[in-house]
Amino acid sequence: MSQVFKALSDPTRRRVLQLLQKGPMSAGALCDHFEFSKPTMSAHFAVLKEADLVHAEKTGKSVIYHLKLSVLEEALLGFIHSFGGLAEAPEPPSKTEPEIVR
Amino acid sequence: MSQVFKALSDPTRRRVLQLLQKGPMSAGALCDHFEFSKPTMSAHFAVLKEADLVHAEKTGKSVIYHLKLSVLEEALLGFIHSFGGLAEAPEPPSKTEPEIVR
DNA sequence: CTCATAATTAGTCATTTAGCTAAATGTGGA
DNA sequence: TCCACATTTAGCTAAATGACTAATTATGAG
Repeated sequence: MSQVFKALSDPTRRRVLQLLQKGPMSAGALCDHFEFSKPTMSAHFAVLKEADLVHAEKTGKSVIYHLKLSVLEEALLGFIHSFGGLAEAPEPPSKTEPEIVR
Repeated sequence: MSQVFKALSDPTRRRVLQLLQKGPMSAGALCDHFEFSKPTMSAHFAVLKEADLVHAEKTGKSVIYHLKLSVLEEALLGFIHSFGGLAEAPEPPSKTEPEIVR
């Protein structure tokens, strides 16, 4: 979970995820959306891979990155859930309910 | 937003937030839940303050930290929303809701 | 006023991060 | 085979992070 939040803490990486949200994209195509060098972008991709937020599919000369939406969901919604659901709490927390504080 | 995610990327800080979820707590009381030195914890508090996730209220010798739940909500739900709602889009926080942000 | 307590600041250190250029790797096409 | 393209790795630097101890500030109690 820490790695997911760490990955999300950089605006470039958040933007990469948003681009991938529209569909899989090659490393080069992703790079075209930014002004950083390709090695710098490659390092950002590696952080996203490390957090398991993307999947890299190698096809020919290119590497196609895919967003792993379910991992993002699980991390964010899981964290939100540990806060009693935050805004969207479907059930009002009972006062006697045991609180799991990990 | 980057600062919120950065703050959340450390497990100690996430745990601090969860402790504060149960109610305001002094710096010292928070420290008692961890084995780190007080200055180290103070630095973590500073990161949370910087991200605007907590409010520090000075009362006498103590400093009482309060969770700013609405900021956490806005960052997480706002980001989730930018992803088309992910799993299930919760209601966006109403602008007219009287939110007490301390 | 003086002392003890609560918390932060100052200063240090090792590690990580984010950026770069240059070099290496791998793959498809001529 | 050889070349060009796509991407990553290697190696570097500057800045940020997270931890510590020691020192400082601020406040309430005696």
